[in-house]
Amino acid sequence: MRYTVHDKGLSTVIDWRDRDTSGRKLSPSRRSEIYRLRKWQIRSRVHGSVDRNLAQAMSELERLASQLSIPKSIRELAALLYRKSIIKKLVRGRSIEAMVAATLYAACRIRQKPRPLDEVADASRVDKKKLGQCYRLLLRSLKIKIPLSNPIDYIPRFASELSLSSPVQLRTVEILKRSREKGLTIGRDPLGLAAAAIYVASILLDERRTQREIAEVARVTEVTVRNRYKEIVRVLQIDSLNSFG
DNA sequence: AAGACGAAAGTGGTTGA
DNA sequence: TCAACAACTTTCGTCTT
Repeated sequence: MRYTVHDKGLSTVIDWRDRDTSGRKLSPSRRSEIYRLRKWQIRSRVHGSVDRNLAQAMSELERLASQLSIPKSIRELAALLYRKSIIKKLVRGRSIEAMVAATLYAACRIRQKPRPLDEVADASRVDKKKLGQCYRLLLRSLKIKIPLSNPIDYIPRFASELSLSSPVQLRTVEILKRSREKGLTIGRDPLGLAAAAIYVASILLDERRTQREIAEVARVTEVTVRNRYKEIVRVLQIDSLNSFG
């Protein structure tokens, strides 16, 4: 029986020819035994590769999630999504890390505890673009529909990172609700809205933070903060922030 | 000096022919 | 499949606190 290195030395397979090492034909009984062996070996190779992939993926998931302080229940959801994506062969040609990051990002959004895409990308070794692509692929092929994230879901984390009091948080949430009623949120990046609302609330309650500080934790630019907050004070008629009454 | 402002050009994703 | 489009980013010169 001849063993041949088949896939970068990671495993060996039984040769497909019905001959032994010296090139002689095999006896029928020997031949059927070879068939059984071959079938078993192929199956174990497939399963083994899935197992190895999963093992690597789960350890990466654990690392990523703990770095981002993501609770266990969300990790488990991410793990479930990853297993589904393996079954659907979504990891083919893509990096395990990218798919892991995508499933974790998706799991956070499903549980209404979204993290900025940039934050997840930074914590993994995946660039934002690839992560976004994997995420969209995940939604498409798993047929799951995840609504646009709600800006309010970002507020507790952002406020905490900026050391803002809970009255500021409450005012921020109120601003966001009123903005939605006025249709201000349509087509807008939830992160930009969250940042702008925090900016306005922080000024109103005299706990001012700079646009720069807020933009940084929300992972948007100061320009976006400016554009959103200008719209908010105009539509909600928050005159104390306006130059003219 | 630092923060805020806004114009202009560039990027990546979505949409509709 | 591709071109137009909207939202956001980058960059930068200027004004305000």
